[in-house]
Amino acid sequence: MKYSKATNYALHTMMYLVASETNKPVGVQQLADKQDVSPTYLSKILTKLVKAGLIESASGAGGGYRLKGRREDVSFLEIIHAVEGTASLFDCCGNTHSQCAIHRVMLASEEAMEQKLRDTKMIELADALPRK
Amino acid sequence: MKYSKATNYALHTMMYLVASETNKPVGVQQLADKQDVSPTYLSKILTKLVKAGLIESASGAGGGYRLKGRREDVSFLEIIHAVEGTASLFDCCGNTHSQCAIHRVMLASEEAMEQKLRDTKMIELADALPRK
DNA sequence: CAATCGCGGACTTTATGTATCTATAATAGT
DNA sequence: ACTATTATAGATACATAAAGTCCGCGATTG
Repeated sequence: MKYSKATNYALHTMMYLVASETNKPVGVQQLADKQDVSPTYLSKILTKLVKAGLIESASGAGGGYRLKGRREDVSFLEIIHAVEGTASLFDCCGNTHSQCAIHRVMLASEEAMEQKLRDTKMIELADALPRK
Repeated sequence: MKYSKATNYALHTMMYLVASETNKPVGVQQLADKQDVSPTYLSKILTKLVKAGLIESASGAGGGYRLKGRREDVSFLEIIHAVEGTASLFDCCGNTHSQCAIHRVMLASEEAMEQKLRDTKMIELADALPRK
């Protein structure tokens, strides 16, 4: 069980956008350069963030990606859910309204992790960085 | 990102062993029947639990698997680690002693989940079941 | 119109999970 | 000692998903 690399790329990109002073669109080429990843692949990932409403895109010359919502509100969990999906990590005994005790424990532990990720905002880390 | 089915099988098998009254070895055939999984595949998974020291095996007629340590001590985390491995879920910027702030957050959230899984013992759920 | 840039689909490659089969080794009962 | 039983390990097959590329379309700017 591993997070995909896409999640890593998404988190770092969002960190960059949150930490960025201006709200001008940033091209995917520039974002990709910083992470040693191909622009076309990164754009696929960023499209997910667009659909999740975290960022918005502008086509055409001078276009790119920029934050959509408030800088202060972006949490780790939102980003991860946008990329990895929101399904539970644990599939059990054909679970719907599972009465399985094991399943309940697994869900609870997962929720503990999500709570931490929901509580941690990108901006908390961005503030520790030099603003650009 | 998903837990493997193997983890599910391992958890259910351990639950069965912890909830079981006697400490007689149980054959993999019997354990597999209860979970609708092939015996040979399940045995592969159980071998991991053996190597992790959670259960012990007895070859030959009348053999099988039984708990090794104390029934009260078996935690969810031990089982999961035995099957999934203990590596971190999140790989970042070539992390060793990572100074990456994102990485630290991801580790902390993971730790929150593991803490829950470490604190929850199999026997807590087994006690709620009818002993066999 | 032309250059730029994101979007979407199709595709390839690689890795991992899931599972089966078979041979081997260990043990118990006769 | 022989046989039935049972776990272990290796090879193999298959399915699925991650990771990444390629290309054409549409939108925007100048």
